[in-house]
Amino acid sequence: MMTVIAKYRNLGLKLTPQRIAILDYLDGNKRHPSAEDIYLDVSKKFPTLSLATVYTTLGALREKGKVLELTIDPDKKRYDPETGKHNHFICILCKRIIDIPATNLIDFPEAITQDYCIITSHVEYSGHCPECKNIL
Amino acid sequence: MMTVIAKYRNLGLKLTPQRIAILDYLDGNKRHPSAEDIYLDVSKKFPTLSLATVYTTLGALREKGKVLELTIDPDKKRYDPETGKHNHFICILCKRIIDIPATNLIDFPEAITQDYCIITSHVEYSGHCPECKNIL
DNA sequence: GTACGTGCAAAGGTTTTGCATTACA
DNA sequence: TGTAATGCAAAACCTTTGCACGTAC
Repeated sequence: MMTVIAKYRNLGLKLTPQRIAILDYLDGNKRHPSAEDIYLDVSKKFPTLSLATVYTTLGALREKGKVLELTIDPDKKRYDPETGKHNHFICILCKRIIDIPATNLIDFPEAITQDYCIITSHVEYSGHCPECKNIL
Repeated sequence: MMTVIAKYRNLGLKLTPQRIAILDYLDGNKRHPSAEDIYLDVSKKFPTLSLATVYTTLGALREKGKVLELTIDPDKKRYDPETGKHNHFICILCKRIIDIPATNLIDFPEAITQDYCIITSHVEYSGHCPECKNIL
């Protein structure tokens, strides 16, 4: 098992204890946390942590391509340490975000691919997740 | 040509002059404006308009399914009066949002459609629009 | 040693809310 | 006439920024 220190060593980022704690929290995390989710959890073990540090660390990781900033939740940004190609489902009731595997998406008319430079594509699904569906 | 008054008459919304002006601005508008865009334009002809009125009108229209709230722009919400099925492209430089026709999207593993209740799906593309691509 | 990160507080931007007044239906 | 919308101001959030201090490299 690779430690986050080894994993993020050569990015040109200083690995402070705060950052290592944030990276530990994010590593393999499938919950798509908000900045505040990260802050609340990491500050349990690191009480001096500041929310501003969480934001700047997320910004630095995003610039290095190590985290995705998701805009699927209308209320706040959510973060995803899994940067491989996949899509997302958000439950409109509990706001859980769940990974959806990406199949071969061919949904872009060829006439458009000539004029545009497409850098990312992302499918966003919304509805009721299995838990909320059962309660309804 | 149908006036917006005829178009929105039977929604149970009071058609005040402010709302009619907002509806006129939105009708057929392909620019995916923000609340402030709407406010700035409509208040030219309606100087007493309040930004709060724009927000509450957009909220009422959204509840009636007459406008979509887009979260594709990380900076603010954008609104779309075209509620038929289509997708969006956002230019990461100029923030223009452009409609992309939806093809038959079959990108959801069947195992998942059984457990989830999918209400909406939306493909979000980002990159450089034709104008910005030419400048680069 | 130096450039970069931290933490605090304050500011910025977007969106919502409370409330008295106004006006549609 | 009664219910709902308006407009103003203030508040509520989320996120960013300035700055003095501290620390990884």
